[in-house]
Amino acid sequence: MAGVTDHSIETRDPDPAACAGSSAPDAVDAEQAPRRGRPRSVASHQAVLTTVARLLDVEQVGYDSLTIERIAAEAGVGKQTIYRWWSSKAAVVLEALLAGHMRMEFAPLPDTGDLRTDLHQWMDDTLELVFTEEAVGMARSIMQALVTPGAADEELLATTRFWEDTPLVERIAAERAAGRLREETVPEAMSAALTDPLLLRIVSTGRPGDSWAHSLVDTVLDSMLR
Amino acid sequence: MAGVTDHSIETRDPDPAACAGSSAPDAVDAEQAPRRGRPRSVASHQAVLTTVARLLDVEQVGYDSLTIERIAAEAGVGKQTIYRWWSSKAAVVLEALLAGHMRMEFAPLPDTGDLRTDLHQWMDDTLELVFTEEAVGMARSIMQALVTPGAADEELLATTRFWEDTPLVERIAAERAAGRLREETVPEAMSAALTDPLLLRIVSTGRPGDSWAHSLVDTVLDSMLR
Amino acid sequence: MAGVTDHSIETRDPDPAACAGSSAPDAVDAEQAPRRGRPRSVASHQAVLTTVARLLDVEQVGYDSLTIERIAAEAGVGKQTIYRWWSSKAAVVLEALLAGHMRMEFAPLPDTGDLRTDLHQWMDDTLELVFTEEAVGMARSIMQALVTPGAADEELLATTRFWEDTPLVERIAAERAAGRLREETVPEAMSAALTDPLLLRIVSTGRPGDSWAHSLVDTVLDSMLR
Amino acid sequence: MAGVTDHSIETRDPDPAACAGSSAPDAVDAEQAPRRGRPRSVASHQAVLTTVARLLDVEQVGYDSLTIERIAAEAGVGKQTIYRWWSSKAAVVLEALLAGHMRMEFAPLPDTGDLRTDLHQWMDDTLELVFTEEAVGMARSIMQALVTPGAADEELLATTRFWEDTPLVERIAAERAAGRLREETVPEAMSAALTDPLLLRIVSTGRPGDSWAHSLVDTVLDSMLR
DNA sequence: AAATAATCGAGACGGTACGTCACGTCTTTGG
DNA sequence: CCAAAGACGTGACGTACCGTCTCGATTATTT
Repeated sequence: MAGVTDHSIETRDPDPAACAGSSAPDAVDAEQAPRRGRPRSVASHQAVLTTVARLLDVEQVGYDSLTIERIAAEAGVGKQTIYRWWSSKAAVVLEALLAGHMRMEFAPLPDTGDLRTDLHQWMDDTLELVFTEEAVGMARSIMQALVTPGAADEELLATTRFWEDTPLVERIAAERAAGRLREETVPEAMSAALTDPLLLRIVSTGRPGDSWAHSLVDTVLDSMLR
Repeated sequence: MAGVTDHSIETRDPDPAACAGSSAPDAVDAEQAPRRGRPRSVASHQAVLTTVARLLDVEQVGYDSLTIERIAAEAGVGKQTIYRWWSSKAAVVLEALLAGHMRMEFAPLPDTGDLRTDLHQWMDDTLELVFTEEAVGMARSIMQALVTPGAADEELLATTRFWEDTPLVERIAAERAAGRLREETVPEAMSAALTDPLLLRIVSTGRPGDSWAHSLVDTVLDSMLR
Repeated sequence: MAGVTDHSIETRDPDPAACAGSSAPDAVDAEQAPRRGRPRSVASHQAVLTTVARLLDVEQVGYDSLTIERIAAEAGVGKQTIYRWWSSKAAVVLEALLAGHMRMEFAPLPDTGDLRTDLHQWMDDTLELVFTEEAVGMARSIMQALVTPGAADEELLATTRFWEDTPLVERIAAERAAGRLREETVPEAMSAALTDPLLLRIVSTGRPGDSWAHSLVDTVLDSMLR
Repeated sequence: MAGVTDHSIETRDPDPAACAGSSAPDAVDAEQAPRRGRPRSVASHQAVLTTVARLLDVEQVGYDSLTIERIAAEAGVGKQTIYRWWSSKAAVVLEALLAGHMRMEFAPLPDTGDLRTDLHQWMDDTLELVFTEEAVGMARSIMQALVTPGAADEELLATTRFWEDTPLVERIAAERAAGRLREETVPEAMSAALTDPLLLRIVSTGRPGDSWAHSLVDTVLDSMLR
């Protein structure tokens, strides 16, 4: 369900002043007014994000045990540098997630050509993959960051399609484009109906029964098919 | 979405020794051997739960600002008394929720006889009701408690059908029993497909678009109808 | 000039609520209202004072390097415990000084019966004793604490005769009582005229010349007027 | 007791490389090899000193609140510029004092021709002048700088007669030269016996009683011996 | 009735992390 | 090549809570 990726998403702006939680007032006009003084260290910025990802994923540090001091120490970075760029621990975790240093993902979606077969297989795979101690811990950490008030700034939430840019949404959209799904289908809603009930059970009540899970797949499928 | 109820659920065991998170070693033989010494104060127990509910709901105290010390002070209770009954802040919040001192609910489900009409109306009502600052804060607090590892003990999770005992599930089950839904329908899964995507947006990314929301209703409905 | 004494002055009130820097509002009526809760730990109180004395005197830690965190760590005490009893580092150092855990003293005053001989001998001894690196460091630490605004609370300064209860003052008072000094002599002023110029040179400009020093003794003993 | 003077003492070397605390390695060959590049800004040097004087005296900033960063900001100077010229905050304060930007002085010494009358008057005036909140704060700041180890470099201490070049010493020396004091009188010691006990009470225990103060004057003037 | 025992509110204890501040250094742009 | 600006790693600050541990007081059961 989660993993550390060393290559962050390339489309993200490497300009430090534009990152999440940045409180730089001149973030907008960073181009024409190339700030005085020593420039912000991109290396430190990256070190924090990769450290957070490593601690949460590899070291299996719980979200509450993931302290700012520990992040700073393990990243070889000053505490103040973290506070200069991010507003809270949750903001750091979210940016690490959104920048692609961590992934929160379900099983890969097979492609046999038949969506029903693929989704049932995906559900079985996901149930196995995702209810392990590591994956649950990781998912809980991400969820704790997401739930924290003020973690993600307005702009970031507006511009990022976190729940929407997933393989599942893309596949559903493709099926719809190919004319195999109803015109009224909204891929993002369909996807959410599948993944979100799963996600909530991961982070709270635990693994659901198989009949529950496959009923969920059928619910979504039978409406989408022409 | 949330509210303080003064009358707690009567079916819960008032015996202190059986409370969630209780670490009393003599919980088993509490009946036949009514321990010596001063008995635990049920009044203090209740005071803690109602105080937590009041702070979270009425006073709109954030989950992170809801400290054990503050609960103890406002409930007029010693800190040790809280630790004697619960293992963590999350456990207190969860028991306050499960004992009915707080509710986490969507809009009421109307009953015109037509499920599609009712669900679309319910969705509209819920979107209005639930994306207020108060409701979002409350939902986030509950979610933070739910997500906390070790908050809910095994026994509690097994015996409580938190997500399942809702008006929506009951209505769907009734419709199915009345023969207006497919036999294969699993009401809990259907309900989850509706509520969980909503819940996640409440606590994280914010209010979704109307087309997304009503597409969610149609997704679930079209599969359930015969 | 300075030394660690393990036996603190016995006349000091062992009641924690009455110590320097105490912010307990009920310090006055401590008798009739015997504070609720766990009583303050006299052991921790003592540990802090002896640790400060040890660090400054034995370990030769400079005043600026003597951090609250280090005191707490070496005394095996929580930082908050220090802040609960004292208002600042300077207040701790001052109480350690006034409680007798550290002494700030010059050479012992010999007693041959002849005051002039004794004072000149004392001056020679003191010059040797006091301008060592250790003694200077210690004196500077004490002076830095004394000079810090708000270090000593009003009450403590009023009740403690820090500069006045010294062997030198006592000797001068005795000589005056024996009729060997003028009636108008104020022993405290006479002592200050001898010790304070020395003290200032210890902590700032360094060892004065011998002629200066002995001229100081003669100034006090003889009339400067022809 | 203290005041800001805009015109610094002219006799001090305006050459930056010769300033107190300067760690410039090229201080020696500054004359013959007038280094390449932009010359060091004497304006910045002066701005630092006058800013320190203003903050301590006019703004009544405490010594501990007088940070290098604040000095730099208020002087419109880079932090590095301060570190290039001085080794520490104490060194800056001391140079501001010695360069005449701040003064630490007692009441002016009247001259009626009679030393005893003048000194008693001076003592009365000083007691009034010096135990105000502003004067005490200022004196404490200066004392904290003086007491700081390493603040004044060896050379500065050797060449500056800080305690000795005062009106009081000059007056005593004049009286001695006029034959109205004993030959053995050391003016610096006599002055110290008067001023240093006062100074210590200013910065630590507070205003002494009048009898103490005037006894001090008499001690120095008359013999204590019968 | 007296003794025993467990819990009560209260609050200090040793800790840990917080978020801020200042340190002294380093690295940029600009005169 | 110096100046300002300001970010850097470092580390102490004073505060807030944590979960634990005494206190005296209270309330029950057991002698």
